[in-house]
Amino acid sequence: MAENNIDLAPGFMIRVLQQVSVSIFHSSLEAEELTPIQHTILKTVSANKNLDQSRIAALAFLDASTTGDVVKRLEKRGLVSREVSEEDRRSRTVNVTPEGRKLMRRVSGKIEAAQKFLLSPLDPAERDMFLAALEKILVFHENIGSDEITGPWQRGNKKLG
Amino acid sequence: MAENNIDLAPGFMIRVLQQVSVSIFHSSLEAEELTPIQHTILKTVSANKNLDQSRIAALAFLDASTTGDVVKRLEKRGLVSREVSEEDRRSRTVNVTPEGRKLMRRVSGKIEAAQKFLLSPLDPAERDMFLAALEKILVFHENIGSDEITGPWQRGNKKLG
DNA sequence: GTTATAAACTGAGTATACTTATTAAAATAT
DNA sequence: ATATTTTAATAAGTATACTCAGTTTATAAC
Repeated sequence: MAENNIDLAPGFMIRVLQQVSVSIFHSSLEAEELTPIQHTILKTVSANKNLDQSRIAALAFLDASTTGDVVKRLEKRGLVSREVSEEDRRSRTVNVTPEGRKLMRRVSGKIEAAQKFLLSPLDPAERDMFLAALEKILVFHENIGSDEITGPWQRGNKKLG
Repeated sequence: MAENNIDLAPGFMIRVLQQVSVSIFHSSLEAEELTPIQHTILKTVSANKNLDQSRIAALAFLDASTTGDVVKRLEKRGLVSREVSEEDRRSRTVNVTPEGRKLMRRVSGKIEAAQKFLLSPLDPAERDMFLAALEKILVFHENIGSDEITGPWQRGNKKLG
């Protein structure tokens, strides 16, 4: 404690936890080139046919801009396809490619292992409480699990209660 | 649930929690222009005299590159000063300016309120368990509170156990 | 049927948060 | 005393994750 100024403020710890989580994600994937966000979007697109980008953004809890960038990268790598929608020419319909599915199959086990390792310092009871608390916070602040998806979340749309 | 694909995977929830945390931070500050990372560094520099950047990086749990960028921005705004160190001319000594202290005084209450609001969905017992679990995870993965500070954490330095 | 509004996306800009490579200075080894 | 290694900082590059402004297309109002 003499050596650092960690005040253990929630916001600080949450930021570091995210960094740790991403770090473990990357090492667990070893040679595979895939970021957590790319994985989330690939998974979302794999689970649902013909999503447009705004829909992906809502499901992945990202803004439209970030979503557009990430989908573009996935498209460039041949992991997803993108076409202008017939019914609504403003929107682009996104789908996984066979390559995308193959990649998802290769990484799914490794990602599960990463999640386990991340939470390994907690015993099963602690782990369940931790995840329940996490979910509770998100449900309160973001209506996760409800039909109301607003996004984005970076700045200015959270009012103090 | 029909509306979204939230699988409630830990990594996913942690990322969204971080987004919510940052969002609440920004709205709680209202007109004040300060990011969470800038606040962390400003706070670190306020609490310790004559830190060099690598030291700040260790204390704030950031890599040298990010720390350099953020300190540069703070310097540009006149919130910190930076000079080449006398004892070690490789390193730069950083200190808060009076403006920096003034800003810290203005925002400290608002930031406390933000932390409270973030965790408001939890009752006191839940809140304590949540923070204890959070700390436990970080201590295990990062030696927070110990003298061994390694950083950075983004990629590749976490081995699966 | 035209007009106003809203929605999907894009582009530019800012700020993390890392990576590798490079430079310079200090510490260590022999 | 010199050669090696380590350390502090920077530079360039990538990938989030937002902001706001703008374009195109669809929907709603009238």
